[in-house]
Amino acid sequence: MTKRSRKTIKDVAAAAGVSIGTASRALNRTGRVSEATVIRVTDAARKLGYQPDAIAQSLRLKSTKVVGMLVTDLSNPFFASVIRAAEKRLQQAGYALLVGNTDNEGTREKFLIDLFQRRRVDGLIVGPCETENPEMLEALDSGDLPVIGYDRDFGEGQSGLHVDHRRAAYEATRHLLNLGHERIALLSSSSLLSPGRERIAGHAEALAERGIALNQALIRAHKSSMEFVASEALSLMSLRPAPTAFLCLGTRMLAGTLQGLQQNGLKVPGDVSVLAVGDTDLARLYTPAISCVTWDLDLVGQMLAELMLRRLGDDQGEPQRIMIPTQFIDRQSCGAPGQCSGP
Amino acid sequence: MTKRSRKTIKDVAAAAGVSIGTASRALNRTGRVSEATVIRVTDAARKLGYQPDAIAQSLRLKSTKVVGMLVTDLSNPFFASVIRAAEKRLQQAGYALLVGNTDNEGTREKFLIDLFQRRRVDGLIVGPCETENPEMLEALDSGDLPVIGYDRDFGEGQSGLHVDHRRAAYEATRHLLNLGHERIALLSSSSLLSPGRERIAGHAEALAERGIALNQALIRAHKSSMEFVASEALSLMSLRPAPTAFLCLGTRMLAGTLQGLQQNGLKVPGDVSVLAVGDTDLARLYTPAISCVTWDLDLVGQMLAELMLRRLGDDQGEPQRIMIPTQFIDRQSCGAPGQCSGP
DNA sequence: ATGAAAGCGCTAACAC
DNA sequence: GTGTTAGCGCTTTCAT
Repeated sequence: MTKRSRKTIKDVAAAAGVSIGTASRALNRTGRVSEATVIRVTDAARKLGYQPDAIAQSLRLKSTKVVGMLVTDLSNPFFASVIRAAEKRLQQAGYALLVGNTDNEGTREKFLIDLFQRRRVDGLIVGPCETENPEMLEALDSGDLPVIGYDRDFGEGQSGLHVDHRRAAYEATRHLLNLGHERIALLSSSSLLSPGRERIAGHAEALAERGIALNQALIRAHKSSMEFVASEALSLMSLRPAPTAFLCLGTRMLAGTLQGLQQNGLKVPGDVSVLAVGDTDLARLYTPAISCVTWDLDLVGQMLAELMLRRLGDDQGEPQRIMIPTQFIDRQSCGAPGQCSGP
Repeated sequence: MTKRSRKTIKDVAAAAGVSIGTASRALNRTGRVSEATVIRVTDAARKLGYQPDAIAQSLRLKSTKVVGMLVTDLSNPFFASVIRAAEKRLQQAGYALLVGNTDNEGTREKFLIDLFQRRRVDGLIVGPCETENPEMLEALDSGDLPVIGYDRDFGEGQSGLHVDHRRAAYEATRHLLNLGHERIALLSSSSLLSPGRERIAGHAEALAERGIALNQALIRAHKSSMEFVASEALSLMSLRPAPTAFLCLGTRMLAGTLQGLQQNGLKVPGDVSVLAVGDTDLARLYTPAISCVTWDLDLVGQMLAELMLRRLGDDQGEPQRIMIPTQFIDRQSCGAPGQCSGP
């Protein structure tokens, strides 16, 4: 197979015996071209294996048909599924999705936004990041590209999609309260982020309805590894009186908690009830299966894409905000508070 | 904030009082420019918030600094981690990673390869896909872009990285044999793919060493949902004599198997031993913890990127192939075969 | 050391 | 209907 160089529209035009202008119009079916030449040109294109150069098109049309997306960690299944769904929807509309990991670092976030802007993405979907960078916001409105916030707010001018984390935590807490729990330990990702903040608010709200004050000693909100969460869980269990239930706000939190509990021979739900926000294989298949509040990750990705496409459309739709509802799934990890706890 | 349009190198040149050629040379520190003008130009650039247009650069330089990657499903944690690591390494070298999901469909794979070629990616990392598409291979060598196969072979001309699935399955099987198991059920993703094929080969090899023939009745190799795997597992357990151990080649397989077993009240490892290829949270935290063969996903991503960068470098390195080793992790899910099995 | 100009591949405005 | 041409923003000869 001869290593033929890539064919350009010029080659196609030559092969079809027309000018490049006509070739372009024929290929794109724009402007007036005779049906005969359309056929001749498309034929030639096919025969040559011509593929239009998206880069040249982008330069000319001032649109790359690429949207960027920033998440803390693409390998977090919660983001991965959302990305997947968003990519799918965007692709249907002819857009590609370029993903970047911020690693929860403001500097990386700023770096990526600059990078994506240099690459002239048509829009940006931006997820939460623990360490906000003021320069980032600046970088963002220096370009006039559409931004969709995902569990994050960029002001009135931009669209946003939010999972109803407040309600998720509220319902989870109510469930535990109804079972009779009053000392509920809370493990959350950083309270600085929107999701963390909202969750704690929802938790507090449910507590308040029963006249129970938020006990700071029972709350641990850090960005944290699984191992760290495990030791946090144990430290919480060594309080006296010990908590009778764990509310794990995030999938990492659940894994860590279970590990810690297991390590100390504590039984779920016998010794302590466990409730998670966010569903995973682990929650589903653990023994006992873990009750949780969950939401539709595919829907999130899809709507994120939808929101973006709406902003990208000719109609120049107004910025919108969407709230994604959550569902409670009752499984076997919660019971009434036991009388004795501790090893 | 006035919606100033994006600054071009022309603006910078004007502001610095030089020609655009000089501005370009100053910015890129290429060719001869006086130190004074370099300063003047970079100053102007900074003041204007100038960001070079990567699209225009790509068109001119014939390199997009983007590499594409094709996987069946980015939300599969096995791919997600690899992607993450690859992206990180590539970014260090100034490349972006554009990911596409093939959904295990040959037509989608072909579509994406075309798409990526149109976008003029500098290279392509291509993972396994169940339904190969002959057109795809054609599309691939019509362009002369570097391809790195990931658990997949593209012939002598291209680099490749392979996880040692054969050895993984071999070791897992040996472990079970040493425990005394002779009837080992095998659940694998499609045997058409390289990983599936290799795994079954490794399994057979270990069996052969003990003079045990491969029993086709004990092998189930389909692309399959978790629910389907669960029923497969149960159907295997209803064989007489029933298998005494399950070898789950793939993370989906493990989840499905555990679900099926659980559903029928079968205990691990009391009633049946379980061994997985591929480590997950589920394997780690399940009770009992699941023994498995695993490998370093970060390393895979890193080496994939490395292989690509080597091909992309000026030195035009020769195509290389790399084998990633696997490790056996013994946990609590395997025991000697029990005497009685079945409900 | 710097400016002028060509050209990457494409589309769109303008002639005919 | 079709050909010609300008120009997207940049880098890189080639003069000077």
